Amino acid sequence: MAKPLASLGEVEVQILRLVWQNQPCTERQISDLVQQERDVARTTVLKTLQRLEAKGLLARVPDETPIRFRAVLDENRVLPSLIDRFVHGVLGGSPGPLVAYLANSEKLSEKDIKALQAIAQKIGQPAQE
Amino acid sequence: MAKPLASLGEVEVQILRLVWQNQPCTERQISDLVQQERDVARTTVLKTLQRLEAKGLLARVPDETPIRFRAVLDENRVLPSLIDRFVHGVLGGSPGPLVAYLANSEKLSEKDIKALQAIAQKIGQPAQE
DNA sequence: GACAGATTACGACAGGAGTCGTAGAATCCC
DNA sequence: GGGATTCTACGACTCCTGTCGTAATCTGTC
Repeated sequence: MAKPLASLGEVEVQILRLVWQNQPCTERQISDLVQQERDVARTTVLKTLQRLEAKGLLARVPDETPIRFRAVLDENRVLPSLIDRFVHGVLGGSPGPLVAYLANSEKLSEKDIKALQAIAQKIGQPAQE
Repeated sequence: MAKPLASLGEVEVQILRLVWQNQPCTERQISDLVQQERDVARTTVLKTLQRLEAKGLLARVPDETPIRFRAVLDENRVLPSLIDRFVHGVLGGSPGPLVAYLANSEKLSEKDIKALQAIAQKIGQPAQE
């Protein structure tokens, strides 16, 4: 039972991403990184870290003096859920707009394009028209 | 540049979608539709309609007795912005996870697949235009 | 004109998320 | 040991969104 996964705010997701990329990490590390992108007090970061912990998304590494956090769930588990929620809540369940979005996206990496082609290929198989 | 586009809550987006599909429409119509999906009081719907109006996303058709609302912005304008915001806020700017998501999506319509293939095709070939 | 019913506006409250200030606790360094 | 630093926990606010209740308005019908 993949627990519902509490809803996440923007800062929460940002911090969660940072933890994924740097875990296990201290509040200080995260604060420094966050502050490169937005101007917030360290207590805000800590608070967010705590909320994330309360939501079961982060955990503390035991017995470390400056507390270090690590993610409980892999991003490959969380992101899809978040996307799914977005697709259902905002797009009404249809991924169509996403496809259109990607079509106009200029930020597709080589890898993304490859993946897209693979999808098209794969799904195109049973195709008929 | 299009104005920032106020942030939207889940119910707000849902109602906005309903308006897009039925505009111009009355609060009653929307309420009936919304209530097919979630149990809310009509005043809640009206309030949401008003907030959407305050955000500049809906407008009233002039001089109609039961007020009728219509969308100020086309969904083809709003959805991409919302997706973009999501990609930046949640995915950190990379559409990669979206691609992965689509790869596992079972809900792709024929049209979506076609579009996907077109994208893959188009991008697959560097020079054009 | 008066009443019933529908429509709309107002105001209120709750919970979540972002944001901090402050202060107590733990550490470090003479 | 004691002061300087750093780390943490609390508690407090504000804003946004969801959710209504209630009251004021408007409409159509006897």
